[in-house]
Amino acid sequence: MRYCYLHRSKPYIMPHSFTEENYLKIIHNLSGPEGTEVSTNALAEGTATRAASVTDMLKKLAEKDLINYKKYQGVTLTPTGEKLALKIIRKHRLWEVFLVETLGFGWDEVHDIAEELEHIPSDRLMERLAAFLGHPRFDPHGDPIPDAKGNMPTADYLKLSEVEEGDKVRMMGVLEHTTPFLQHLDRSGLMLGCEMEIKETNDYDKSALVQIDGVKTLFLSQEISKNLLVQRV
Amino acid sequence: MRYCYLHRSKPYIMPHSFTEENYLKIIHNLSGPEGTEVSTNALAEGTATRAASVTDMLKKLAEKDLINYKKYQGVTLTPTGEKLALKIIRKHRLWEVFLVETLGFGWDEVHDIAEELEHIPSDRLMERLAAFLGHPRFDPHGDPIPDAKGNMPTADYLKLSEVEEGDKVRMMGVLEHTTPFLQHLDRSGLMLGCEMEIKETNDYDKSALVQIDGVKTLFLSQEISKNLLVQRV
DNA sequence: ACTAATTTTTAGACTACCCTAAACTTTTTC
DNA sequence: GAAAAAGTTTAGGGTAGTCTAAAAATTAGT
Repeated sequence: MRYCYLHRSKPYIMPHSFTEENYLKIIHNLSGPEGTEVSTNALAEGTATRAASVTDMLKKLAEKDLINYKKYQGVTLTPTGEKLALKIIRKHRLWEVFLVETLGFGWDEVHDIAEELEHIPSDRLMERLAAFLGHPRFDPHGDPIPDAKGNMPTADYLKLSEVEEGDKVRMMGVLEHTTPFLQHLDRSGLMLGCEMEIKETNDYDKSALVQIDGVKTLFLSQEISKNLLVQRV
Repeated sequence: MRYCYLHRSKPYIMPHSFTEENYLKIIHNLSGPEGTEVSTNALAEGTATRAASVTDMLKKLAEKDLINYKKYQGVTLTPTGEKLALKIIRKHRLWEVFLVETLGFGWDEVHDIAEELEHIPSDRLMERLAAFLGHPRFDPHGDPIPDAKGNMPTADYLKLSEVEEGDKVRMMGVLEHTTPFLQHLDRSGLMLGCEMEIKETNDYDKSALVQIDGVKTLFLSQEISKNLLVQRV
């Protein structure tokens, strides 16, 4: 009730700083499933900083053996860096499940809050949270949640823009997480799990006419459909 | 699934830094219910930094009108600072309830994790969490949780060390939150809500013999009993 | 009340992270 | 296969928060 020691700099070992963790996560996200090199400029955009700042941080991360970095050649994660990145991503997505499933937030509201929560350092906390949530394998946007060892559940979804006329599919995820995009889907009545039948595709602008859950029909521009992940049913 | 913007320095308005929030919380805790002046040295101990660093930060907080600070005279919180401190404390205690009640942590394990979670900035998050937990008024250590407006639930508990022979009391809180202390209570079978009858007190060393829940009898040194909050039944 | 001990503040410096401007590499273009 | 454009790194500097050492103010002792 009285004392409140702070321990930040001294007693606790800060495993990796907020900033370092973000770099690792963003490198992971930008390097894609094949782990291709990420450019300094891409990272500058991803971290909302300037290229010069990125270079500084890359040196620091290379020093700590978290990334493979050769001047002018872009970066990739080392196995250690990859493991750490997956841990941050696991935490981010588990917190998103918590925010939506337990606290009742909309899927358009949780990204920024999870961005903060993902850096809370306790492993025991994450494992207890995962257990409480029933070890979910996908987050509210359909993104796979790595398990505690870093294994990503596989899910080979298609973009809706790649599906052909007449196909019936189920919506499984989104490739864009911004609030306006997700709110647009909400207003259109699109949500994870809904069924869609492609009634018509338009070769000229790649737009499509789809029927949702056998009821209402919707016109989808390619802007939208290329960001929707689906599975044939 | 792909992009992950960082927004820290620019797009978000960081309301108050992690460090500033901690100073406010610690000033609140050290200045007690009457809001008496807190000394630089006390803050240096509370923040695990040196007095010189504290002085720097106090100037900064005074500049922002969060504390009343006159050189060499100690500090008190301004109304704004007090409001902010209570908000941090509310968040800390709500997260502790969550960790114990929802995730099943022991009361001896949650302090350090809550110390991190208390700085997550979303108001909506806190209010949804409070609602999910059923708007608890006390945390797992018996500490009162301020409501969203900053009103502290009142509870005039006594220290067990102030209770007289023959009295029957119920344990309502603790004044010490360290892991070893709480684990010692666990091993002794003492927990919030248990009933105690003071069988014997020893004037010389202020120790006492108490019977727990009408069953086992326990010897308590003053070291322990002065940190236990109780209520007569 | 005056010296001694304690507490607090100032001065100067360090690290993490960020910046701008200039220099240097790589890629593109003709 | 240069020259221009694009991308990246170096150089030098800024802020937040911390430090040590020394100076100044307050409190305590006799």
